[in-house]
Amino acid sequence: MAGGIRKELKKKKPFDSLHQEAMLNILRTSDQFENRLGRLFREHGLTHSQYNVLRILRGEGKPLPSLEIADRMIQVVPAITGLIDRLETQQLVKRRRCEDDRRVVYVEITPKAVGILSKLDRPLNDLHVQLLERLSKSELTELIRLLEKTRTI
Amino acid sequence: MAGGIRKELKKKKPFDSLHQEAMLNILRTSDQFENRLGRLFREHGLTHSQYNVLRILRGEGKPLPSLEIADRMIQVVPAITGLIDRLETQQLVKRRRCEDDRRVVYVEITPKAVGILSKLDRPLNDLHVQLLERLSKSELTELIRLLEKTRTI
DNA sequence: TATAAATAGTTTACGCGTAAACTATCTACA
DNA sequence: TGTAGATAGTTTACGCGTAAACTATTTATA
Repeated sequence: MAGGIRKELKKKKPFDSLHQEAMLNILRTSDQFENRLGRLFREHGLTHSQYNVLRILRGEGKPLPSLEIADRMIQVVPAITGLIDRLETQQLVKRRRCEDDRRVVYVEITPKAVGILSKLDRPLNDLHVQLLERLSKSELTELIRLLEKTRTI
Repeated sequence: MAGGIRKELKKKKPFDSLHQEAMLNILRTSDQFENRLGRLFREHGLTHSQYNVLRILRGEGKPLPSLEIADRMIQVVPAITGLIDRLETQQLVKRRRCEDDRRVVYVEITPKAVGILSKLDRPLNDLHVQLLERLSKSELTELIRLLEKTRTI
C-alpha cells in the first residue's frame, strides 16, 4: 500500500523525499475528488465554482459585494466577473449597484438558484461521504488535523 | 485549531459532517499548494502541466506517444494536444510521427528543456519541503497513508 | 477645494480542463 | 479483399484560473 501512487503513475524510481510523496498525494487526491464533484455539479447545470458562489450567497442570506465573494473563494479578482456574468445569464443571481458607494456591485441569489441548491444538498453530502468512506471517523479527524496543520501560517 | 477552515471561510455554521470538513480541507490545501507551485513554475517559464509533461519525458528517457503522456497525467485526451503544441513552440519538445503506425505521434524532450528542469529540481524540492515543514516525518507518513487509503479502489 | 492615492470592478490575453465530434490510420474478420 | 470497428490524435466550444492594464468612484490630504 505504501507507495501506491508510485504504481498509479508508473514511476519507476522511489520518491526523492517523503515531502514530495505527500505533496503528490495531496494534489492527486484533490484532483480525483474535484473530478467527481464536478460531474455531480454538471448534472445540475453548474460548475464547481458556480456552486461555490451560490453556496456562499445562500449561507450569507443577503446580497454580497462581488469582491467579498471572491475573497471567500480565495479567488483571483478578475475571474469573479465572468463567473457572475454567467450566473446572471442563467438567472441564478442578480447584480445591483450599491447606492451609497457606486463602485460596489451587490450580488443576490435568486429563488431559482436556491431551488437548485436545495436539490443538490443531499446528493452532494452523499458523495462527500462516499468519496471518504474508506476512512474511519478517527482517521477523518486525523486527516483534517494534519491538513490544517500544514496550512497554518 | 480544529475547525480552522471554518474561520478561514468566514463560515458561521459548523460543518454538516466530518466528511464535508475533510473534503474541503483536501481541496483547499491542494489549491493553496497548486498556487505556490504554479508561481515557481512560472518563474521558469513553465506551467504546472508543462512541467509534468517534461518530467515524465525526462524520467522515461526516451520519446513517448502523446496519449501515453496524457495517460500518465490522468489528463483528458484533448488537452494534451494544445499542451504539446505550446511546448513545441517553445522548443521544449519535438513531435515525430511513428513510421510503423502512422497514427502515433512520438514526443521527445529537447536538451533545452532538460536544462530548465535541472535548474528547477532543487528549488522545487525545497518548496515541497517548505510547504510541508509543519509536519513531522511520522505525520507525513500518516498523511500519505490516509490519502492513499481514500483513493484505493 | 484640487489633486493624488486607494478601492471596486472590468477587460484582455493566455493556459488548460471538460465534452463532443471529427480525421486518419490500423486491425479483424467475413 | 473489402468493410466494420478500434485506436491515436485533433478540433471546437466552453468555463475558469492567472496576470496586467484599465475605468469609475471614493477617500485622503495638501
